[in-house]
Amino acid sequence: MFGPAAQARIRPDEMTADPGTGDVRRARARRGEGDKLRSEILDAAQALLEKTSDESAVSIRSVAEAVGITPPSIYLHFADKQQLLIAVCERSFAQVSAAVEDAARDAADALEALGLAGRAYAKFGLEHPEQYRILFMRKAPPEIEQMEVERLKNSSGFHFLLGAVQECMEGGLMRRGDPVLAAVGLWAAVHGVTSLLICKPGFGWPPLEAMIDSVVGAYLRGLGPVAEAR
Amino acid sequence: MFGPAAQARIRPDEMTADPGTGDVRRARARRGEGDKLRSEILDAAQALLEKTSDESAVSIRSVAEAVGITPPSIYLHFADKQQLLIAVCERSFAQVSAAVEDAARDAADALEALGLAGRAYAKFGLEHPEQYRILFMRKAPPEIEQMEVERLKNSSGFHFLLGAVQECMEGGLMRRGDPVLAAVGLWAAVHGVTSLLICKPGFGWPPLEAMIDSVVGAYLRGLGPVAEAR
DNA sequence: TGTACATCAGTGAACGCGCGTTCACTGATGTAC
DNA sequence: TGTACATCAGTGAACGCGCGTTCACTGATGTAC
Repeated sequence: MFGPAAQARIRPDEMTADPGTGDVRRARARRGEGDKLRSEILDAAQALLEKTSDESAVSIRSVAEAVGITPPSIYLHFADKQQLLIAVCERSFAQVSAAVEDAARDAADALEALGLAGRAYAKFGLEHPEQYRILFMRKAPPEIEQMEVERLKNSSGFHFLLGAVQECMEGGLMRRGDPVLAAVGLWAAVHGVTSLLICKPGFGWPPLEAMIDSVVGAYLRGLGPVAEAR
Repeated sequence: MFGPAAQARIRPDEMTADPGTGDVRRARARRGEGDKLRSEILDAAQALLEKTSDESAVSIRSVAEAVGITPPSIYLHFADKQQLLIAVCERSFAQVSAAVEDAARDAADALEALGLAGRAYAKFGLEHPEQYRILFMRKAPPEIEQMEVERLKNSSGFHFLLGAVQECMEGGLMRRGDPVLAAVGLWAAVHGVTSLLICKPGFGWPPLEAMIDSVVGAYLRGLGPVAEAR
């Protein structure tokens, strides 16, 4: 019934299921479409990370199994495991940046934008804890950390943060001072809430919204104009 | 590496060195002194952690080698690897608590105490990054995380933090509000600075002192009395 | 049109490694007589 | 005092495991003629 003839009529990019074990083996890509596997591998690695919430569960072997290929096939697209993880990171950085900017898009002023961005950042982290852990809590080998730092500094998210702080200072919404110090401070405060909640979920924290509002609120208030008029 | 007692009174058979490899093999404990090995193992595990700055470098085998015993000997004192790591954690928690309280001891008021404590906390983290990473940035198995949470909530450091915040609110140094929210918020902000500096050392941060002062300062200012009079 | 052939996406088996842990054993230490 | 013996801190060898990675190989696909 599922003989070669029948299989030949199925589109090559369909999955075929082995009725005996339930294993799913991916149909091989057609010529010239080898790159499809690359993104399937990335998808699988990211999904595995989110599903298991355990970085050590992401091994070459487990990713291969999830995609439905054999381990050596990974090496057709990534030089080694480290390169695969780097590629996953780059995707994730882009996702965080996008989440932050989306949230801040329709703020009335730069100060409100900072508040919205901070909340969106923390929300992203708590919805993708393992991804967040890898980006901002993990011990990365020096070469990877260097790559990450470059990526971060050049990210649109970081530029947005710095720009908004500068705008606040120029517009009198914040006391004047070193904008970099204020910006990384805000980032650190929000990161602190996010990472503590991720790392110690059983602590019995106040609700996330309340924590973020309290920390971001107090911090921004503390950065407010010297003659507080609100 | 060797306890003070062993160093003070060396017996002829106290230690034997293998001239070929330079390996040092620990002399076996005398009867009833088996517990000495336990603390030597803990010392070695902690030292290994700080020296290598790499949790994965702390294996049963590497700890045994550092102590100068064979791997099975570890099991005379710890049920398994997890129990060893838990014991190391407990020590570290005590050290953080002590550092924080020491720093705050001679503050003029509770508000100043909070500032001093925050600085001491961050300093401890940056001086013992791998220890800090394990305590506050690592993904711990659920049972360990539960133990850590209990330890944290009952730690003198946390009680100090909560008490100082309450004192500030009662003394009019802080606007009234939920003291737990304010306390964990301060903790989160300081943790954020500490952990970001640990995780992304190559970012080119402003000096640590400046960051801590800026974040703690802005946060506490933001929590200050509504009618700011300073 | 049919057929031989080159291409290359993906396979199957194996490699060496370090890991946590188990288990039967050793031999110095301290004690009973 | 000397000697037999029980105690127990620590050993040596081995176990099975999953890992990253390598390498010769396969066989469906697309193409040249």
